Amino acid sequence: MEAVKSAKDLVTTRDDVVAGFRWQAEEKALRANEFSAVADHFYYKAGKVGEIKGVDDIVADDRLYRFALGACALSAKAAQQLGRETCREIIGSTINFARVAEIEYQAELERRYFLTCGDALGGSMRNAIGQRAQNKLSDYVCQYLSDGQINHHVERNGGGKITEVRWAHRVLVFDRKPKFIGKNIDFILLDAGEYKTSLLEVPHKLLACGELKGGIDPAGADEHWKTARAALDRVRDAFKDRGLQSPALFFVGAAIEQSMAAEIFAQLTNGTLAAAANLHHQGQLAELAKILTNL
Amino acid sequence: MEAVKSAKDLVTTRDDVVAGFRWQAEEKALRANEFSAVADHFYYKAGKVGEIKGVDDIVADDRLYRFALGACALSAKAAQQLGRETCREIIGSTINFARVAEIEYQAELERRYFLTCGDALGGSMRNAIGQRAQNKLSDYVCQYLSDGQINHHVERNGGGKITEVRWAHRVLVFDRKPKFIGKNIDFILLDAGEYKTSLLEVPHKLLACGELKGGIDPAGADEHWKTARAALDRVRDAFKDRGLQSPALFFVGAAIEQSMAAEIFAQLTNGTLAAAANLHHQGQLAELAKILTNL
DNA sequence: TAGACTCGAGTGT
DNA sequence: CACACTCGAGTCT
Repeated sequence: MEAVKSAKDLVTTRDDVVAGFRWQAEEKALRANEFSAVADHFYYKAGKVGEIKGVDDIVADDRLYRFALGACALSAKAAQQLGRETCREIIGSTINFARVAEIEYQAELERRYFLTCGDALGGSMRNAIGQRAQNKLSDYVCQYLSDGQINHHVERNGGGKITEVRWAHRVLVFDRKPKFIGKNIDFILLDAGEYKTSLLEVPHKLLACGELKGGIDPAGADEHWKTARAALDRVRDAFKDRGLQSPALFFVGAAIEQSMAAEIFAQLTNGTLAAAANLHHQGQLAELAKILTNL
Repeated sequence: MEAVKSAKDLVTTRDDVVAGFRWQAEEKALRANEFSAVADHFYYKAGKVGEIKGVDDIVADDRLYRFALGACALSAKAAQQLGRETCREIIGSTINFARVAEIEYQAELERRYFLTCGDALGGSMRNAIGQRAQNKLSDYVCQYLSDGQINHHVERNGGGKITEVRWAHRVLVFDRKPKFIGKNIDFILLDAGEYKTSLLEVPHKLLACGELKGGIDPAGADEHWKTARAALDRVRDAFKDRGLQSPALFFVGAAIEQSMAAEIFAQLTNGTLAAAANLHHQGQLAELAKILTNL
């Protein structure tokens, strides 16, 4: 690749790491208010004498219920596993209803509620980070198509996330799992006019498979690369098992450290990977888009 | 194995899942107060007019600094990556010092601080969950040795965590990484009177290698089993590459789902795994301890 | 609907 | 210090 002349070209710069963590902090700050309404509602109710006398009053009010779950350190995941009855019981034995009118106790419950929300916010952010990376990549592809005056259509799911980009006789789909591979692939380029689930099971329709890792944390970089590499190996094996040639394989990462950069570069050189790019490197992304659209 | 007559015997019961999430909630609640001192200190300082006029006043006071980082949605990990200077700058541009004396603004900052702490608490909990599983397993081995009146010694690190159990001419060590395998192994049984780092590089001294997954979340079960399986495969390959026979391989998991149970059982049946146990199943643990100590 | 994804929160070497 | 561990917080298929 022109934009990757050596392993070093792939390595994420300190500035990009800093920018990534900065964005995360900003985005978290923006989302921080989402949880306040529930807490405020609790204060409102707790301030009116007799409104919260026992578990029943909490279970009957969705916002109070969510507040109480958080105050009891129960995540949505935990609450789902425990079931409504067990949650009710835990709330009953954890919240001291005799003290609900006390300002100090209210503050304590509030703090516990926000602690739980913080973990939830962290979880949402991890998804958002992955999503943002996917958007960045799909936007690049669309941009590339627009620049080349190639007509294309974008499909989005309910949440506005791009699930599919269509052009000419090509469909790029995200997060699909061909059964014959048995692994979820971050993006797949299909040789087809439109997407159908069944296409995923026709090996020769898969022109390319790619893994995208959007995390910026250097501590996770190597681990995520290993996972990606294993996933791509799995693709290659699935094709080999059927006596077919492997499709073009891609890797895009936001956090690329020195040691993994060497491995990626080696795979680029020996043709195992058709293209690789650092998500923060425009030139590399552009070249990847070019290779992808020329398949 | 006597205690594992079918795949179903390995599957984690709903009760164990519930108990696991309950424990997590209780443990989180116990740790919830750790963060209050810093917040209280902020209130104390913010309450005294003129004590917090700008960034300098915050950076100079460690507790205020930690509070401010949290209020700016910066985790310890992020703060480390950004560096002190950038953090200082972010604090300066995020905190509105003109409003620090306002009760409402103080409450808003407090909420943000606790959100960040919640994510931190979640991270600590994940480590604690893994630690607890390791304790449970090592306690079990010690118990088994005691029951058999086998003299043994336990070594602990600074934090009280068991790092090593010694008996007869055997040493069981936790979380070590033999360079010739290149992977961290959760527990390794060595044929030796005492532990030395160099022993890890002598393949025939490794009598057994085991992976332990302590998480209770069903959603993570399969993923963690895959990681464990890959790690054990890596061990087998490292021995095979040297023309040596693989040591006995073990798997212990707290969350075992139907589909992975079938895979584990198949590996038990064909001898790939020497033993496997559900961490919550005493009989299976006992048998695993027996197999381990009889090697 | 169960299962497998997103990724970084802390911790240890 | 760089890296590789712990695992579950949401989310999508």
